[in-house]
Parts: sequence; structure tokens; C-alpha cells
Amino acid sequence: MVALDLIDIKILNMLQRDAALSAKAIADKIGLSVSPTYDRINKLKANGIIEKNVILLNREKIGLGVIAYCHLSLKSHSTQTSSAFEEQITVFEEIMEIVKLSGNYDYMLKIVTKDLSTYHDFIESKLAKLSNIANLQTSFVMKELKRETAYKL
Amino acid sequence: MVALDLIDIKILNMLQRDAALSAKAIADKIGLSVSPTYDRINKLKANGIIEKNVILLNREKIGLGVIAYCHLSLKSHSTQTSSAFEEQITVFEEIMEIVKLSGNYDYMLKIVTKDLSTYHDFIESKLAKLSNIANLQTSFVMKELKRETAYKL
DNA sequence: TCAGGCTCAGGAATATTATTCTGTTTTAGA
DNA sequence: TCTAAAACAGAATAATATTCCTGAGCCTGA
Repeated sequence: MVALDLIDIKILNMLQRDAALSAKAIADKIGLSVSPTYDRINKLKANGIIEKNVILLNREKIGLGVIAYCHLSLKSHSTQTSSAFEEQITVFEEIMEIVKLSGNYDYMLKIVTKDLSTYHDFIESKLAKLSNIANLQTSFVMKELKRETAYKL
Repeated sequence: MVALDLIDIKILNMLQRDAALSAKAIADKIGLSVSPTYDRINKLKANGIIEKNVILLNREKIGLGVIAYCHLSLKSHSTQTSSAFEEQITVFEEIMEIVKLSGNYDYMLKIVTKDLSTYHDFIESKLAKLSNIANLQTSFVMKELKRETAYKL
């Protein structure tokens, strides 16, 4: 954890919303000159506070119509089998998020696919193929009301 | 939904992973000159396939230690009360994602806060203050194994 | 209190990149 | 096959990123 002053926070808030802003545009808004602004941005990248710069796509316009949250638990909870499972599951591109939840040694996955049939195929032919899965329960998203990547600083 | 050819997909895949790539760098990798590459990127922005360009921060380095998924259902499900609720809840910066689910609970929220005490405060003093919430159940994330913003094209 | 070193801001110079323009090639449809 | 529209390459220009140098404030130790 790194100390951030108010200027850093302003910079991060701007870039969390629009990473295409030029150093000059940011400098103007926060009342600094370009080079210290630029230096600060670079430091924030160097110390890993800024992890990446990405574009976000409109999911529906690229034909991805299904979001599902999938809860699952493992048969065996030994360190070995758990980490093997975690390694295997991480690579699937359909799975956007994986979290380990409190409660019953459970995982929750966020899965995005083209349609229900594709979702079904993914579960059957890829996910369920993994040994060590005890059970699987899916909740489908009816409506995505908010999807935010900007953290509150 | 817009038709994407193979070149568009390559471009989007690159930018989904690193939006700082220059048009020239992309052009080189896909074997085009700069100007058509540049045109394509601009069209993808214009037609809304590319929604935004953002930086992603390291959650733990900025002191956000708690991720929680919160299931809740409403007392009244009329169109009016639902949309009033949706409007109110969308503005909270602690809430990163809101989805309406199939099944038992109406909504699932992804909430990120500094620590458990902050989480508690948020629930008590902001979320639970909303009328029309019937019940609330939180699952805490023990470990975040994957957080991906790039869709599979 | 003072001198030295450190961090940070400002400004100017240079290197890269974005952006626009023009003319050519390719493609798709009649 | 012909025509119109779209896609492409290459060059010129504008804007931005990036580097470098300078000076001001501020610890810190003697």
C-alpha cells in the first residue's frame, strides 16, 4: 500500500474514467504543469497502483448475450486438489471472474457467453469435465444494471 | 450488433489487453498500414463497440481489502418501486456491479470497501436506509482468483 | 543556524504518435 | 463488365509523450 496525496487521487479518478486523457489535459484540470503530472502517472504505473490500461467493449454489440453466475463446490478440499482446480479454471476465457467465497469452500464464477446454448456447451464440455467438482448451480442475469471498473478512492 | 471481420477482432483483442498500444504497433502486428488501422479503431469507437478506455487499479494497493457479494430482494415488485430502487442504488460508488438475477433473490451487488467495518457502515447507513428492501444476505470474498475485463471474441 | 542532499515543479527541446489528406486498389452489387 | 463505395498505402502536419535541465522548497545532521 502506497501513500497517495490528493493530486494522485484526482489523477487516478480521471484515468479510471477515461484513460485516453492526455497528460496535458490532466495537468490543466489539476493545476499543475505537464511534467510533474507525467511523472506522477509514471510512478503510479511503476509502483503497480495502475495495473493496466484497457478498452471495455459493449457486450451486447459483440454478440455476448448471456451472463451467468455459477456457484460450485469441490469434492476434495486439500491444498493440492484445490490449487490444481484453480489453475485449470483460470484459463477459460468465458470465465471473467473467479472468487472463493466464505461459507462452504465455495467458488463463484462469472461466465459470459453468446447464448444459452453456448453456455450449456461450455458447462458440459469444459467445466464439468474437470474432476473434483461436487456440484454446480447457475443463476442467470436477467439485466445488467451496473458494471463499473472505477474504485472509490 | 455489428459485423466484425478477423482484422477487427485482432485489433479488439489487442486493445482489450493493452489500450496503450499505438496505432502503429497494432498496424505492424496485423500487417496493415497505419491509416486503415487507425480508421478501424475509430469506427469501432464510433459505433459503440469500444465503449471506454480506462485504467484498472490494484485494489489492495489502494487500500480496498473487502469484496462482498450481496443478495437482496424487494418487498414490492411493482415497476415503479423497482425502478426507483434501481435508480437509487446505481449511484453508490462502493457498488461495482448490479445485476438482476433469475431465481430466488432479486438483485446481486458486488461491493468493494476498505475493510469490514467500512462495509458494515455502508450497509447500515446507506443501503439499508432504502425502503423497499425485504432482506439482505452477504457473502464475503476470501480470495479473488481472476478478474478479467476482456471478452472472448 | 547552516550546508548539503533530496524531492518536486516548471519550462524547453526532442522523439513519437495521432490525425488528416491524397491518390490508388480492391470489393460488391447491378 | 461496369460503377460506386469502401479499404488501403504513403506522406505531410499537428499534437502529444518523453526526456533533460534548472531552480525552489524542505528535511536532516552537524
